[in-house]
Amino acid sequence: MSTQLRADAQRNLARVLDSAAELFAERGCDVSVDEIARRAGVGHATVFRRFPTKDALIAAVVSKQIRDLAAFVEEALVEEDAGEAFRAFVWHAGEIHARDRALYEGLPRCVEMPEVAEAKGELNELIERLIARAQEAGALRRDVAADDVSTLVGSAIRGALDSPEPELWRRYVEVVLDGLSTA
Amino acid sequence: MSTQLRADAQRNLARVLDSAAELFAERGCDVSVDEIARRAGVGHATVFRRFPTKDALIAAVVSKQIRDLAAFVEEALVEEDAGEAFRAFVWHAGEIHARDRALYEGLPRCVEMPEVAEAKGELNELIERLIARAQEAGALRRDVAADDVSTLVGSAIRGALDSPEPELWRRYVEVVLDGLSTA
DNA sequence: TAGTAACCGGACTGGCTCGTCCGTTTCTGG
DNA sequence: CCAGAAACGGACGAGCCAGTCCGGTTACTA
Repeated sequence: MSTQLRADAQRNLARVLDSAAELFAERGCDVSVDEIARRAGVGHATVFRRFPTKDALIAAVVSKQIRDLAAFVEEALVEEDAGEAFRAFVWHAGEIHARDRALYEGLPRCVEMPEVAEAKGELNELIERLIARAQEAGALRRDVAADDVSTLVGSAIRGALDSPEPELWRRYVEVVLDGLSTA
Repeated sequence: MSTQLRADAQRNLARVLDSAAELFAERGCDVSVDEIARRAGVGHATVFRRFPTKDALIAAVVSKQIRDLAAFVEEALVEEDAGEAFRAFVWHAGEIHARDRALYEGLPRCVEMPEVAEAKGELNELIERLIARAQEAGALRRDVAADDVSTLVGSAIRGALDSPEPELWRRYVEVVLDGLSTA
């Protein structure tokens, strides 16, 4: 493994990652690196020292969120009621998208980066298993895959968030879940 | 009314509008004014002479699309089968979003401009009537309004278009329509 | 405690964008 | 055909951004 970072550098790195995650969540991936550095209390050169490019920083934030989500799915997979497990996953993903723009905006921007591609691959595998179980239980249409669910839920929610009504996204998730359930 | 434009100016204005519509459709509203001007065969100062700001140009393109869509809804309103009329509208809007990014990206960017706000107001009124008829016919959930339908359909489709599969959006529209129909 | 490598951030570069200015060209009406 | 108004577009300004450089500072180690 690479050599240990100096203590101050470690602290700064953590602050940068936290600030980036916050700002990406609140205002999307278009916030400037300068602003992230400012919130972290460092110069923006310090950001570029740890992440060769802005996309690499986004990838770090996004891949962490993907791994967190994968952990959730892993738990959902041991639930007895497969249909309920699937719905719980969708609602959980919904909550994430509703309060955090990073995943939805950042993922398409850095799917190519190996770090993110790998995490997404693992997540997708888990989601596929969740889907297959729900389909076998007769609780889910047969013609949907992991990416379909992610895209439908993600974009429906992001669409809802431009509205003044803050909880509108829940109604949209209901509609999508209804559409996804077997007719 | 304002005085007539000179013949060459009229021609250039038309070329600018066409080029802008094409480029916004293909690559979204982030294409630069320079590029639009280049495709139109004019200098970019000519664009700014007709439209004080880039958003004003976007508004011109978007409001035209809205009026076209409103004309379609007006026709749909005289169909006998209210549920079928609603579904036809959704599919039509789907086709538009699937081959044109301008409306989805441009509308949120210039809803404030009176030109666009007015067109959108009229369109929404028509959609509300279409929705009300479908609801009375028992073909549509009671808890959706015009903006909900526009947002759900628009964002589901835009989400589908990042995928390699070009006709994926149709499956997503099916899911949303299923979710919107009465359970 | 002193030497050194790691780290820091202000200043800089280059590129892109929207929007303006002004000298030149082109249309048009008399 | 010609004068003047209208329109044109190249050049410019300002602002923002990602990414680099380098002289000064700070933390670890012996």
